[in-house]
Amino acid sequence: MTPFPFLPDHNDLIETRYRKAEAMREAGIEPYPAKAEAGDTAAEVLARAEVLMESGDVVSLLGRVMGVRSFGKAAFFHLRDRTGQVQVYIKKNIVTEECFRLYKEFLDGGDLVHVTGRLFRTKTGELTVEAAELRIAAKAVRQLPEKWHGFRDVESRYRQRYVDLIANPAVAETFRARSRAISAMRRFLDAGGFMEVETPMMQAIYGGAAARPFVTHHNALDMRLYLRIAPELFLKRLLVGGLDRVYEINRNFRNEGISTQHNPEFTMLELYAGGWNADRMMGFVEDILREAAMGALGGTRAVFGDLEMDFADPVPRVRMVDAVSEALGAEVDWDTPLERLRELAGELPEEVRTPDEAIVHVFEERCEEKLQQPTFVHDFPKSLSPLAKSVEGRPEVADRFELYIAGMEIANGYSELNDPREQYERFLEQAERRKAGDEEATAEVDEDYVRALEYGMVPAAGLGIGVDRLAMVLTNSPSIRDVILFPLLRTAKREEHADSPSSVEETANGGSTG
RNA sequence: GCUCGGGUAGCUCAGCUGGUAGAGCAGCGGACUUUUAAUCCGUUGGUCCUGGGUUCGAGUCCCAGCCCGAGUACCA
Repeated sequence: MTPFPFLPDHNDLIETRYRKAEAMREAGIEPYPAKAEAGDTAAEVLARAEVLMESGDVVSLLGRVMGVRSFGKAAFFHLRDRTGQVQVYIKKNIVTEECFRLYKEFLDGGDLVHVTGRLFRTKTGELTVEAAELRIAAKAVRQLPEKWHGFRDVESRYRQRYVDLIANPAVAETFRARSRAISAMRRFLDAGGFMEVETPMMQAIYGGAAARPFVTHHNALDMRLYLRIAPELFLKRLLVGGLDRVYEINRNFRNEGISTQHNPEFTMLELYAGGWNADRMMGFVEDILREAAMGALGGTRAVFGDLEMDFADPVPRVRMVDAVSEALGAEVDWDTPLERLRELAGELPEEVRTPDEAIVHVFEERCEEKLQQPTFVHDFPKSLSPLAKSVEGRPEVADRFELYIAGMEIANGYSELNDPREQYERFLEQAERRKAGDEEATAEVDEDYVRALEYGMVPAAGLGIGVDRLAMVLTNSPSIRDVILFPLLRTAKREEHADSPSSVEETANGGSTG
């Protein structure tokens, strides 16, 4: 029996280090001291190295001990903080006896320490802090993965992202780049007069996209709620209210399969601009993506696998029917009869019942993956775009576009439908489709949204950018899980003492619809 | 959901036609005051994902299940 509670994966390596922490306490050293001193950063120290060596000023660093190389009466290690790392040299005849004892008896790789000392250059030329003082900042009782082969097991990397971030510096850089891309887009939007807003993620009626939702329940109100599949209908209510330059960067939730391009919760930048149309919005997409690339990469060129692209280049625009015509080797349009399309395509799945569906199907099957370089596809079937306005003079064509990069849909935008009567009809059609068994059609008509349109909504264009997929492209990450810090995984296997009370089960079951 | 691949020490991985479970690194003990995968000597460490089965004997073969990945399906 051990005197402390231990986790199920406790082992003797951890035991040894817990004992060490106890021994430190017995020696009068608190392994988890209350005081923390953020002094210099590694990056600053390296940047100011020449000045610091000249002046002999003492630097002060807080960070994690990496790669200890120890000798009898001296040692080197690297001290890593959020900005980088600096080598530290500790030598018996320089530091106090207590400090040397701390190193010799208690210090392990992975510990967080505070080091102060002067900067010098070793004979191999590396800038190094000669420790005058070494103090423990926080003891680590689990050892880090091996330095040479790293931490590769994908499942462990996702489940224990904290270890992944320490062990694989490229991973941390990916998330920094993602963050910089988002910051750059925010700056660009703010500078362009857009206002950031937050709209409900828990919605009584979900809409704005075609997807199955997650369902939850509010106890006090005894109310069924859906996690939003899109913020669109709320953002456009704001347009009615006169806030007609708005954006939101936040999570959407779609109860669908998981793949290298799909995570059940994902981040979307959605924005609306009064007085714009889809054409204007395409130009804006080019601008904001260039800003995102600049932020993430410091330049406009990006590499994704074998693909090289330059976000400074104008993005070509292709009509969907033209892309499909090329794929089929014959001119087709929205008014091409279904029979003719079936003939040209060879085979079409049973659920394809209209020319619109046939063209979209062929596009998805044969065209999407060929769109490697950034490309706008525009003019979508109106029937599959219930929130979009028609192209002038062509009521069957939606003034809508999607941006493809590396075969992935990265952005989607359109001129917003603001005719309340038409919108109501479209909603009713959706409800009919739902009744007919289309699980992705919106179940309930959002009457209040139609009411809002009845007050008059400024002509506007809207845009959604899949932030995770954009981050994939900018960071050359082949899976969406590489750009989401904590991607959804099945819960790790529970221990044998685990039992599930019925109340917990009820809650869990509320989220699944089959 | 389906197909394929994977799960062995803290980490990275070997383990053939079934025959007492291995390496490197880490850890632990020792030597070592400019190393950077430090070096040298010694050494501990295993629910081989789980549960059944076949067999004298299973990490290995069979069945069922769990988890991860890739592909596919789904995904205005």
